[in-house]
Amino acid sequence: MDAIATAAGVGKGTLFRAFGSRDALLDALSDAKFTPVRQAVEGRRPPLGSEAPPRERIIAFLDAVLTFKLHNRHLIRAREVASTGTLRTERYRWMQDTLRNLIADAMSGATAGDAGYAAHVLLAAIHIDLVEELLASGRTPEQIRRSQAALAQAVITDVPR
Amino acid sequence: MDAIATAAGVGKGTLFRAFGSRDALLDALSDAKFTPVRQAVEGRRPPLGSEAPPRERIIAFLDAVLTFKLHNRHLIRAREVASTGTLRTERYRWMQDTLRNLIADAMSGATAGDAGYAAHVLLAAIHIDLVEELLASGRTPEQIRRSQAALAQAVITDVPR
DNA sequence: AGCATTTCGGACCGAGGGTCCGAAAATCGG
DNA sequence: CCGATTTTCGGACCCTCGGTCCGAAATGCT
Repeated sequence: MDAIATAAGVGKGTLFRAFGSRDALLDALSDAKFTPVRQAVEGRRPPLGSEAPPRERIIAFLDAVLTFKLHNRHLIRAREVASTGTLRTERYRWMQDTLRNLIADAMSGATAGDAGYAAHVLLAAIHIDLVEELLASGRTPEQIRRSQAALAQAVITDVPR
Repeated sequence: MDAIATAAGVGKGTLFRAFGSRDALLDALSDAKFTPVRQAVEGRRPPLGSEAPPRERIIAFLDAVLTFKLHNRHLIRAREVASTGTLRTERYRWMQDTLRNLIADAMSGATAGDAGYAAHVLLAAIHIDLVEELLASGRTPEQIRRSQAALAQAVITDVPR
C-alpha cells in the first residue's frame, strides 16, 4: 500500500480514505476489469445475454469468468490472501446468483436438483488456485477452458441434489 | 504463535525450532488428525481400502475427506490464510494423486477423460471455503455430504476431457 | 483579506511471524 | 566430583505491513 501510494504520488492516508482497505482497493481494481462481463450478462446479446438459450448462457458465462481470471490472475491472487473470504464478496454473490438462476432455468422444475449447490461447485472449479495449478501442470488455457466446459455440461446434465 | 508457546509452557524460539513456521505447525496438527484417513486408504478394508471396488472407494474417500474437514474446519481455515498455497501441500498432492488413480481405475482406459482434472474438481468441491459457505446458508453437514456424493457420481460417470 | 471547513499526507501505531544471543542444562574428560 | 564444552532453551527484539491520526495545506465563503 505504501508503494502504491508513492507511485500514485499521494499519501497513504489518501489511499485509505479513497478505498477503505487493501481488500477494497483490490476489489475496486478487479471489479473495474470485470464490468464487461457483467454488462454482457445484463444485456440481451448472445451468447451471454438473455436472448441465448440458458444452457449456452451457462457455458458462455463460466467461460467468460474463467477467461477473466486467466487474464487477471495476479490481481485475483493478491486479493485472495485476504481477511474477508472471497465467497462473501459482492461479486461472488452476483456470480453465484446469476449461475443459480441460469441453471434453474435450464432444468425443468421437476428434475431440478440444488441449483445453488451446482452453481457453487462450478465456480469452485474455476477457483484461481486451481486454475494456476492447472497452468503449472502444463495445461494450456484452451485445454482448461475445454475441460471446464465439459464439466459444466456434465454437471448441468445431472444436477446433484 | 506467542499464545501457543506460552500455553505450551515453552519459549517462542523452541516452537519455531520444532516446527519451522506457523504453516508447518498447522500442517503438523492437521496431518496428525488426518492420519486415520491415510491409513484407511492404504489398508485393504472396505470401503476405503483396496478391496472395495474403485467407484465406492472414490465416494468413500471424498466423504472421508469432507467429514475430516467438517470436524477440523477451524484448523484448516487457519492454515488457509497462508503464504504457501494449499494446493502445493504434500497432503493435497497425495489426495489428488489418490483420487486420480482411483478415477482412472474406475474408468476403462478408452473412455477415460482427464482423471487428474476430475480429481482436482472433486477436491475443489469440498474446499473449506465452500463447505463453510454451505453451512452458513443453512445446509446441514449431511445434506452437504449427500450433494457431494451425487456430484462425484455425476463427474465420474462422465469424466471431462 | 480573514475565518471556517475540507482534504491531504506521512509519521506513527499495533499485530504478528520470525530471529538471535545470552543463559541454562546436559554431556564429557580427568 | 568438578570444570570445560557443547547443546538446547526462551523471551527480548526486529521487521513488515495494514491501518490510523493529526498538523498542515488547500479550498470555499463573506
